[in-house]
Amino acid sequence: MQKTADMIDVPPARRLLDTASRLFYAEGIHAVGIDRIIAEAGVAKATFYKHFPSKDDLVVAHIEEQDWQGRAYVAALPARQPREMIAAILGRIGDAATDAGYRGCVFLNAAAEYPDPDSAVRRAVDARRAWYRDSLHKLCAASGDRSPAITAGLLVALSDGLLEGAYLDDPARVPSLIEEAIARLLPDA
Amino acid sequence: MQKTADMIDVPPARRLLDTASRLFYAEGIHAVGIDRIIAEAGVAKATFYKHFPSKDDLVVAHIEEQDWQGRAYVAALPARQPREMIAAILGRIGDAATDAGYRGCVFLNAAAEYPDPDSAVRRAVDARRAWYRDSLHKLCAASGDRSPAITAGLLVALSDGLLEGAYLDDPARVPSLIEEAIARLLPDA
DNA sequence: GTTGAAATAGACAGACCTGTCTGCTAGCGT
DNA sequence: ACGCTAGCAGACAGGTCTGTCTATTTCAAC
Repeated sequence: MQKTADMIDVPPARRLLDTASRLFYAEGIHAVGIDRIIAEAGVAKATFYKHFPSKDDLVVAHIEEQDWQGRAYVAALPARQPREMIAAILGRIGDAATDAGYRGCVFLNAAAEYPDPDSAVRRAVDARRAWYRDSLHKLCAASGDRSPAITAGLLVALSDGLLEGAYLDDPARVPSLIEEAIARLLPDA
Repeated sequence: MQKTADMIDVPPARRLLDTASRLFYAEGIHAVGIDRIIAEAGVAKATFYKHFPSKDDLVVAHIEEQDWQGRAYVAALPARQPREMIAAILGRIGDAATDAGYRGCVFLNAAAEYPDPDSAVRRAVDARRAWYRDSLHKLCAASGDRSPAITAGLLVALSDGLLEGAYLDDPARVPSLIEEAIARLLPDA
């Protein structure tokens, strides 16, 4: 692929990561080869292997960037009551679900392709999940929930399930399910 | 691989499907090649392509068999109150989660590797999900739930999420989460 | 200008992929 | 005894995969 106008002055590592994220997400990680990524990014193979020692390093960078974006979203939320914070975090699922090109959770999809729990990819996914669970746990505890670990566990499961449902079933149903889930799962509505 | 004693008189198609199911589930579908499957099943390549016109046909057969086993489990449940039936169906998730070698939901993992919603694999996954949702919907309606579609949607999401959580987080937590989910999601406990 | 770093194109190796094909063997019904 | 079917073994074609390598070009700093 020729470099297009919007690629000008964008460094190769950035172009590679953007292209890889798009292709990995849309088509699956194993299904997308290095040749394809460098062609669409307009980067030479040697340049790729200079910035990323192996394909797995690129995959990990992709996962970590997605993780970072999610954390940034939560960090940027205005301070509100814990319950509203939880609603805002889960509400992002509804937003993602109704996006065009939505193809499920980046982390769940990646984990499905990496069976080895000790692999770098799975470690990156684990880190994300630990952060997400912990964030919800803290909010549940702050809201006065007497069993914040269990409630957080249910919210994590709900999040995962709704992300999958938005991919495989009807995305339009997701926002109302989120609303209803919060009403039923969080105590003393 | 040599045929082992337990393979004697097991027809090739059966050995192929058993071997493929085991490998696909444990290592991922794209990650396992035909050569490996026929070697471990002790079947010649020509015999494989006689029984399954392509690898995708084998994948679909694998998905459909897993689907069939789940349906058989539900069909064999003794008739009880709807609420108990729901508990039994979700309870199977807890059983699976604590199995050695558990690696997540067969259908979710497969869907992650097949982006094209019109592919035969995705259609097989869709059929499974439609059956599962419908089964829960009927039970919710029979239990007197005033919004059975929403409750069923939440139960499907919970199921998916707990299956993923059992794979990626702590399987030991799953059974108690199932119990708690039923208590909070089903009305008039 | 010159030097050096960074990026380019693209060949190459070695492995693996799906799917086809040829030839051989073993067993079974008639 | 004969033919037929099913299965076995393995070569082969054509493609793709990751990762390495050579050789060239661009460009900025000095």
